[in-house]
Amino acid sequence: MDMPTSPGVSDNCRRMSSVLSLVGDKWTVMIVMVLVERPRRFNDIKRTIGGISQQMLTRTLKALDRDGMVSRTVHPTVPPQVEYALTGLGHSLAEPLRALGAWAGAHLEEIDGNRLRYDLVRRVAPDAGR
Amino acid sequence: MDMPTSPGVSDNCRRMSSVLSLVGDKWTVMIVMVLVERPRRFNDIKRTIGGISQQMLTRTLKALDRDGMVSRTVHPTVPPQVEYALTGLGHSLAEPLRALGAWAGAHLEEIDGNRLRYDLVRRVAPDAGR
DNA sequence: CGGAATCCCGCTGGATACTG
DNA sequence: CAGTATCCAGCGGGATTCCG
Repeated sequence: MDMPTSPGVSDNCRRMSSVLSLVGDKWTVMIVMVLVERPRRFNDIKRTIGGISQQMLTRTLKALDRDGMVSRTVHPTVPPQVEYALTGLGHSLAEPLRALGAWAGAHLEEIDGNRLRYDLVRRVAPDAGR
Repeated sequence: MDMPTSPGVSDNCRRMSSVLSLVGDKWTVMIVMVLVERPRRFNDIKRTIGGISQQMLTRTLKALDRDGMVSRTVHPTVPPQVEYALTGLGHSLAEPLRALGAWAGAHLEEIDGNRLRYDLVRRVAPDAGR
């Protein structure tokens, strides 16, 4: 039986697990969002993100380079300068990422309220006798 | 046309970190993608995802319930039946998530190729005589 | 069947120090 | 400035067991 509109739940699962190994990493997403504007140098990225250790920055950038998401350009100057830029692939990822960010901005407050309410209800107990 | 002042770099970062605490969890995304089709019961979800421990399923579902992303309906039958369904909020998240999944489907092979190429270059590079 | 509690291992990822 | 190497704490998350 052909499923035109619902092409397989478990199929989507596999696909999602793949993409999650990418975007599941918070630093990956951060870096992509930072570089989507313009290319930046190592410490520039580090400062902009603020809160990332240089080890994680190195690791993540290397992974992104490996995936072909960012390009790494070394300028053989006296103090070595390395510039990172999003590739076309990287930019293409930035789009759905931005959609996710937009969703977050639109619903984070609502979620926060939900959590508060949920916690209140559970704290004060279901209150059987009222 | 984007915002002229582009104030959103570090601003986006904060937003992203928020959303990442949600979707950064692979199981959260999985469950949402599974429930986007139709409501399901506990073990139904577990079987469909396949590979999730019941502990993580319980945890994640509770978190999603707390966030107001899924509704939890207990049917007081003899063997207790609990049905989980996406709320409107949950469905709204599913959309950007699906966009991400679509991106993955479109680019995963490309990424895989990039990785292979990258690894080849790095492997053989240092010293081929060994 | 749905869920809670316990145990425990492995990886993530931060801090630090060293190199080119 | 850019990058590597080491150490190590935290917790994510799996397996198992028990309860309603």
